Amino acid sequence: MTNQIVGGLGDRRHTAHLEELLASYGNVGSAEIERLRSTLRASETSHRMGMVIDSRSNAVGARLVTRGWVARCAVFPDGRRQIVTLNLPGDVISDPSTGGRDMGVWALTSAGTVDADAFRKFAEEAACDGSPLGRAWRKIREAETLRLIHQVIRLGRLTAYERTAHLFLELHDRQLRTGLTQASLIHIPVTQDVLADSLGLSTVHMNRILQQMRRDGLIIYRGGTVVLPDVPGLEQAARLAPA
Amino acid sequence: MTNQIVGGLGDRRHTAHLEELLASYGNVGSAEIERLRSTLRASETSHRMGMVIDSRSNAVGARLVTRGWVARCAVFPDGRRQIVTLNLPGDVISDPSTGGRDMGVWALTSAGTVDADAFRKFAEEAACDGSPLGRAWRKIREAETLRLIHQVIRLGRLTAYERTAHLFLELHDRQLRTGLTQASLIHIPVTQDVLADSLGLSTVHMNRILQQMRRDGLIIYRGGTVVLPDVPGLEQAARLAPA
DNA sequence: CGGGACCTTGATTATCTTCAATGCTAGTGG
DNA sequence: CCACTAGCATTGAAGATAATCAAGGTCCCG
Repeated sequence: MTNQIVGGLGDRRHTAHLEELLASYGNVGSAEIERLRSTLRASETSHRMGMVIDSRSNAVGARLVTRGWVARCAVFPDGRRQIVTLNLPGDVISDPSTGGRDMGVWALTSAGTVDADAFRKFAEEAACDGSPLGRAWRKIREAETLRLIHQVIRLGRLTAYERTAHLFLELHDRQLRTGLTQASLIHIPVTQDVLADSLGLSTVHMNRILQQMRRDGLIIYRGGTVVLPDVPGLEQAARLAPA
Repeated sequence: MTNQIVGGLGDRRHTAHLEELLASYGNVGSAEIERLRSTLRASETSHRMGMVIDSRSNAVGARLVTRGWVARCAVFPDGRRQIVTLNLPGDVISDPSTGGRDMGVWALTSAGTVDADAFRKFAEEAACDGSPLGRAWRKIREAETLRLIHQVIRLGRLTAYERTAHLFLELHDRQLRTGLTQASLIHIPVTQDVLADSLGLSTVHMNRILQQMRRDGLIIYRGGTVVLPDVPGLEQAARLAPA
């Protein structure tokens, strides 16, 4: 098993990114924030790179990503792999067991998650009531669906170059929202393999595309940190029509 | 404008496919069915092939597809088109305006829809309460998400041949659920162009793949009706691992 | 210093697109 | 009834994009 309990009681660091995300979608009251924190005081589970949650074995509930990158991923018998969604700190994976027996949620880096079942229940009740937190929660869920739609568009009708630019812009936007980065910067703590599996490309081709983007002055890619010196150019490269 | 009001009062035919769909996900009581019908007694809007709902102009609410095929679709300035989701009779398009300015919901054939805003509200309240209808509604929404996930997998990691087989199986399953077809049969009232835009392929290639599937005895494709003489073979061709 | 993980490069091949043309069928109007 | 047309299916040839195969190269870590 790659899982291992390490945390003590959850502290603010566990929920910081989620709180920023909620705040970016509306003014959530401090009472609700306090309630939110109390539902997330579970111990953090630490995951080494590899499988986190398998829809077959441990049927777990919602989990909040607190640290590292995680992905919903389909694996074929012949070894092909498709990353369906990337999940960053602040993301709540509402139903990890969604999908068939060959889908699961994986840790792409060393990562941490906490049980978010109670929070999910709380947020969904809030959504039924229409409180500020409920509205923000709804918007987060809508944004998740929109990301899936964008993933379809990337894979269906964008070239490798366009796909890459489009994904980088999405990651940049998400990391800004959750306070994981600052302007013109993305943190990508995963190998090019992982990007390739998200964008439906081979590793070799992914590598060549990244080099081309470097030559074109759209990215400075070095050691997990990507600088975006020309965001407008990147947006143009992503054919940011259906944004 | 391609839209045009024609219907009289909604009758059972409008909701038949939705009712079958709900029934396939749980035992919904007759009282709730009655309530459902009353929320859907709006006049049917008839759509000629072309645009139905544009996220720019008419910001409409949820709509139930009663007749024909409809699609959530992204269109690029250069003419590329990606169909994100196909919507068949019985489907409720919950938020047609989701997506950027270049996304919209189109009628792929002559089609009919009715306003489903009241129904949506009713179903979501039911989901909050946890009534049978609410549970069925949740399952339908989950199935929608799962279809998006499958679309990502198709486009990301399946070959053209596999994609086509996989989509046909999905359509078969959906049409069985909604009483739109019988075993070993799919009704596909759209041109090969449309299938190509859904599967991220060119029309020419789509045509060649269909011919190959015919030669392989997996489909008998003629005039909008597709016979599936060898469903197990089709499943194998679809690499039905991550189902 | 050795090993492993990751990145990079070149050569070859496969898949798919594009371009262009032809055939087919149903509907239309003379 | 028959050309005429439009939309769709089909075919061939050429070319682009991306995959695969195989080999180095770099960097970090023990």
